[in-house]
Amino acid sequence: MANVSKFSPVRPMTLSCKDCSLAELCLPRGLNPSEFDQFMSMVRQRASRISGDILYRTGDTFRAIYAIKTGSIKTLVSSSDGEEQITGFFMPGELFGFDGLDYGHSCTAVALEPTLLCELPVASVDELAHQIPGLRREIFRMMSRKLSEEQSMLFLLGRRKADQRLATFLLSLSTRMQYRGLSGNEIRLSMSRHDVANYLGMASETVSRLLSRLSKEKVISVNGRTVVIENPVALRARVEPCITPNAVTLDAVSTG
Amino acid sequence: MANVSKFSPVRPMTLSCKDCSLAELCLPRGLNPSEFDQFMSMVRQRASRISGDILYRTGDTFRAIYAIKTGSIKTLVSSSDGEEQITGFFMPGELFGFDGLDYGHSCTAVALEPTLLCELPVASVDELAHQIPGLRREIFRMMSRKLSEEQSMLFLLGRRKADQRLATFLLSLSTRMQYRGLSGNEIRLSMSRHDVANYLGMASETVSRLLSRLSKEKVISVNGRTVVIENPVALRARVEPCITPNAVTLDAVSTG
DNA sequence: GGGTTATCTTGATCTTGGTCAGAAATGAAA
DNA sequence: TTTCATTTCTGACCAAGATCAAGATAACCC
Repeated sequence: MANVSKFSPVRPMTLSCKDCSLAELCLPRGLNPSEFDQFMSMVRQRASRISGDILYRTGDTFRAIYAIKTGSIKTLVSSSDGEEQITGFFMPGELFGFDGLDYGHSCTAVALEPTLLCELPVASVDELAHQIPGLRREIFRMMSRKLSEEQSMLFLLGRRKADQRLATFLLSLSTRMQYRGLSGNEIRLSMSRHDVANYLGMASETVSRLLSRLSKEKVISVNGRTVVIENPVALRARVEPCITPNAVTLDAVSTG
Repeated sequence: MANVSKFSPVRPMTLSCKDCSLAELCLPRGLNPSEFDQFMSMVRQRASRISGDILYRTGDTFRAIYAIKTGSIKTLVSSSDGEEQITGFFMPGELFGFDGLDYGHSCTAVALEPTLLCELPVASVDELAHQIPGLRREIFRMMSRKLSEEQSMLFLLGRRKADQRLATFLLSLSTRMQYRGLSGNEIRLSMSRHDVANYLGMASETVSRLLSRLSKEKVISVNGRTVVIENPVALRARVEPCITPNAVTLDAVSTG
């Protein structure tokens, strides 16, 4: 209801795929130079200046697949009585929007901070999927991976206690930073405690308490929305208290 | 560990797509006659005689997309400490196996009863996706739908109480039977209480108690694994206690 | 700056649903 | 049939975590 402001087109593009440091994580990875050029010519950019901007809503017709260049996005589904469940957080180099190909988007995508996106318009998805077999397979693989990631999330919500869920979440953010070449020890949360709690199926008070506890136990240190992982081994040990020799990496948790 | 028996190939096929009553729910819907023939020539069948047969396991390389002809399947993910989370139940006319296209299957698929499957082998998926634009779009749409369904499941696990989850589950099964042209009032559960509980993130005792309660309240009647929905309106009212004029249909819940 | 609002933390209860234990029902095997 | 095993149901108890209620911090705006 509140927010009507939307993401605006950016033209000319601030950066081509050729110079993008995230290209290796993105759709065109593995394409040959001519395919890469063809792909690149289809890509557009879109930006929001402020947090809370809405990229698309539940029910909107599918217009594009998105990749995050800078900033971050949350996706959420809501019920008719207005309750919301966050289904994913997306960081630079990550793709989302694949849920819209059937009958329009099943979730709403909202900026968590000023965010710059690259988009591959729907017509191009179909056209390029036809013309570039490597890209078609990459899209299939990416959607398949999203399904697998959501299954990990179902496991997390269905079988894990609150403290394990939070530990897994922090480790997931850390791993995803490492994919981008960052150390992953210092995590800047772009979302509120309330959002974290919602995503993990718990109350925000519980998130606060668990963060405080981990902090007291010297596993992490917390300063506002900055979390430093002080003892990664101990944090990993929280995820699977029983066994845990070389624990889980719940990669990019969730859908899009 | 226990079960080593596997699904076996069925040849000649017991029924061609042309005569299949479920064709309208399946991948080839919307293809023209020549495309339909081309599709059909690629399809194989596979069957298990008993419950517990394993179709594929986590880590197995992707070999095919599957559709259920008769019987039913559950898919589950497990952690290194052996805990399992059921991520989906699949009934006749439903498709699954899309999670394997990235780095092999992320879940294990197990027969819940004697089951006959149709399969589209991996090579055919790629080849037909290239040759038949309509089929390529249908596969994209189907995967996209699976993502949306999993998001509904995330909502259910994250935001709903146990009784709402069970009510939603029963309604989902009912809806899916209606897709197949059945009345959907009498549900024959092919899975144990334990499986239902696991899928819905609760204890099997809770499932028993909730079924007893709904039964006592004349909303359903329970006889072993047969559940009859006596009062659909009342059951739907459980899902969203607050509003509920024309409630939810959480279609084919989950992935594959 | 000072006032206002939103976010976060912490404490005190209360409830849901998990766990444990055993009985009843169902089904399979001898 | 009788026996044995598995599944399901029910009760008693308990704990994880939700909810309610203040404060404490931090962010925001004249």
